[in-house]
Amino acid sequence: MYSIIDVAKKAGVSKSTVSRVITNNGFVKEETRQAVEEAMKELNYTPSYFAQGIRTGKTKMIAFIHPDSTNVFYNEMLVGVEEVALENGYMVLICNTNRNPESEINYVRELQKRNIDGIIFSTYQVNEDNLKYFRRLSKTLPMVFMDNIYTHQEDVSVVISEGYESSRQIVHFLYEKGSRRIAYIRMQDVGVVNHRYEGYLKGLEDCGIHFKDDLVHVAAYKEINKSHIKMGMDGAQKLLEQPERPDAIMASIDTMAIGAMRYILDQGLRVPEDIRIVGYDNIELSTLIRPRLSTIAQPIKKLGIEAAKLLMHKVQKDNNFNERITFDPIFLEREST
Amino acid sequence: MYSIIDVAKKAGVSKSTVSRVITNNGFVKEETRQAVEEAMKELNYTPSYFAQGIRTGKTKMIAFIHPDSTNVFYNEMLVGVEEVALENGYMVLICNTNRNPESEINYVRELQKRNIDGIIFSTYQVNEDNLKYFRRLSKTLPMVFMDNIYTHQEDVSVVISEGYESSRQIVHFLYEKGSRRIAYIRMQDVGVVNHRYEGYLKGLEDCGIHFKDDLVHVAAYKEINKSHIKMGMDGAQKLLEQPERPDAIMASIDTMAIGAMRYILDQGLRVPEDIRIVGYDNIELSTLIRPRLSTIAQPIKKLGIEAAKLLMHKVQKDNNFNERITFDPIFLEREST
DNA sequence: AACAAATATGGGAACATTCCCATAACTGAT
DNA sequence: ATCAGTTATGGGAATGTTCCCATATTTGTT
Repeated sequence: MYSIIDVAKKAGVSKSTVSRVITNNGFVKEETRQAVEEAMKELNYTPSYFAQGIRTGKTKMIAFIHPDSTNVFYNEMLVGVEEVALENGYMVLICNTNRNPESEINYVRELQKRNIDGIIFSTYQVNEDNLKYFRRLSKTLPMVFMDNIYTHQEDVSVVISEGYESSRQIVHFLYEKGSRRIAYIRMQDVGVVNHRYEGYLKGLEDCGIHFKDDLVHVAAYKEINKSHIKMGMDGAQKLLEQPERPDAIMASIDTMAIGAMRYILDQGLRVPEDIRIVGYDNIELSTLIRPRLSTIAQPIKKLGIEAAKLLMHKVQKDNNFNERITFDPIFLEREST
Repeated sequence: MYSIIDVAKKAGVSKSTVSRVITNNGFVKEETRQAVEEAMKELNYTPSYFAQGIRTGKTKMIAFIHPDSTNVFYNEMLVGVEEVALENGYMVLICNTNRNPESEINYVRELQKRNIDGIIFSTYQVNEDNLKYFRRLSKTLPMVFMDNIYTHQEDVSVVISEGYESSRQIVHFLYEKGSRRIAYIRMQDVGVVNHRYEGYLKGLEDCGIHFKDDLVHVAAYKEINKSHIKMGMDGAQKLLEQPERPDAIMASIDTMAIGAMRYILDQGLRVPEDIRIVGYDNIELSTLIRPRLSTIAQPIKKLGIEAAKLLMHKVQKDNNFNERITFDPIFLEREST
C-alpha cells in the first residue's frame, strides 16, 4: 500500500498538496492537481480510512437499526437507505435488535465507539428511557427516527407514514359497507402502529360505534419467537371465541391480517361475506392470496430513501437541521372487503 | 474523549502498560492490570478504532454480500451471520448487489479500501471472471463462499446446501406417485440452483424419463424488476401453453413454486390432482398457502451461522484454513403433492 | 515600479494507538 | 552473594492522514 508521501514524491509535490487535492480543500493549481491525480491513479493509491478517521473523526458509515431482519418491510426500506448512502460514498452497518430494547442500547453504544457518522433508527419504540436517551444523543450524533416518534417536535428528525388518518378513513369505509362490529388486531405499544390504532378508535367514534374491548386483540410485543403471521392467526382465533363474532377485522400490518384471514378461512368462514379484512403495508403477498387483501399501501422504499437523504444532510451539512417528513398512505381496495 | 495516555496517568503507569492490558498481550502484573482496568472504567475510556486500525490494519468488521435485500432467504441467513459476528465483537456491513455483477465487484473494491476483515459472499455467481478474481483475493482477504462454488476445491471455504441429491430424490418420489411429465422452472445460470437442476436431470435419467426441452422453463437471470413470484407465474403460463401440459412441476425456489401454483389455480386446474408442485427452501409462506406446498427445507439461519463461524476462524486464527461445509436438506411432503 | 491581495506550496505538529527495544525488578539455583 | 532466567515496565519510533502556519509566487492596481 502506498501512502500520501509516495504520491507526493511521484508527482513532485509535498504531501500537503496531495492532501489538498484529496480533500478538495484549499488552493491548488489546475496543473498540479492533474499531476497529483495522475500519480494517484498510477500508484493505484487510495487514502487510508484509518488515518483520515484519526484526524477527522469520520468513518463514512451509517447504521440502520431495525427490529427484525426477517420482515420484508425493513428490508425494503434498507434497499432505499443503502442506495442513497452509496451515492454519497457511505456504507451501511446493519443492526438487527430482534425487538429487544436492551440490544438497541447496546448497538448504539457500540456504534458510538466506532465513530459511526449517523444512525437511522427504525425500531418501533417500546422503551421510553431509551428513546429519551437517543433523542438527547441525536444533538451530537446525527439520527433520523422512523415511525417511532409520532408527535410533532422541533428538535428531532423524523420520517413517518401517516397511519392515523388512513386508519380512520378505513373505519368509515367499512361502516358504509355495512360493518358494525369492526375488530382490530394490534401489537402492544408500538409507536407508529399505535398511531394506526388511534385512527381506528377515532373512526369508531366518528361513526357512532361504541368501542368494545373484546373486539380488540393485542398481540404481546415480546412474543419474539412467533412470526407476525402466527400472531394474526392467534388473534383471529381469540376474536372468534368471543360470544358475538366481528364482521370486519383490521390489523396493524399485512402479515397479521394475512394470518387472521388464513385462520378464518380454515374455520370455514367466508371473506369478505362473513368477515371483511383490511391490512396495512401492501406487501407483495397481499396480492397473492385469495381473496386478495385490501390494504393500505406505504411507499416503503421511498421512506428509506427520504430518511437516508435527510440523514446525509445532517451528516454532511448541518446536524441542527431537523425535519419531519410525512407520507400519506393510500387505500387499495381488493377482494377481502 | 480520553486517550490511552489519560488512562496511563490515572493508573500511574505508562501508555505501553495500558496498551498491554488492552491487547492482552505481554506481561503485566495482576495488580497493575486491575488498576488500569479501574482507570479505564472511571474515565469511561474505550480505545480508538481508528488508531488501532492504523497500526493493526483491522476494522473488526465483516461484510455480507448478497443479491437481494427483499428476499427473506438472505435475510434469515443474515440473522445467523450477525449473531456470531456480534459474539466475536464484529459488526457487519450490508452489501446488496441487486443481482448486478458489476455492483459485486464495486463492493469488493470498496471493502478492500475500507480494510474489511472478511467477507461472506452469498451471491449466486453469474460472472466467471468475478468469481475467479474473488477466489484469488480470498488468499489474502478471508472469504467464505455460500452456494456459489459447488464443486469440491481445496483452496476455498464454502458453505453449501446439497441441492443435487435432494432434487434427484424428489423426481423419484414424483415418479412413484405417478407423474411422468415432470417439469422444472429454474433460473438461468445460478450456482447452487443449477445444482438443483442437475439433480432433477439425473432423477429423470434414473427413472428412464426422456428429457424434454419444452418441460423446462428458464427464467432469465436479469429480470431484476420481476419478483420471483412473478417469475414463477410466468413460468407456469409458459408450461401450460405447451401442447401437452406437465403433471408435475418442480421449481428452483419456493417463491417460484408459489407463483406457479397461483397461476395454475387461477386457471381452474387442481393441485395436486392435475399438477403436483414441489418447491425448495421451506419459507414460512409455503405452509400458509392452500394447498400447502411440499418443499425441500434448508436450515437457512444455520447456514449463516456456520458461514460466519468459519469466517471468524479464518479472520482470527488462520486464513489458510479452508473447509467445505455441506448441509443435507430434507423433503417435507405437504398437500401440493 | 511598487505594493497589496490573492493564489500556491511546503514543513511540521498532532491524532491515538502498537510494538520493538531497553532496562528494571523479581525469582530461584548454585 | 552471584548470576541467569523470567517477569514487569517505560520510552520512543512508526503508522498515514489533516490542518495550521510560514513562505513563495502570481496577479492586479496605482
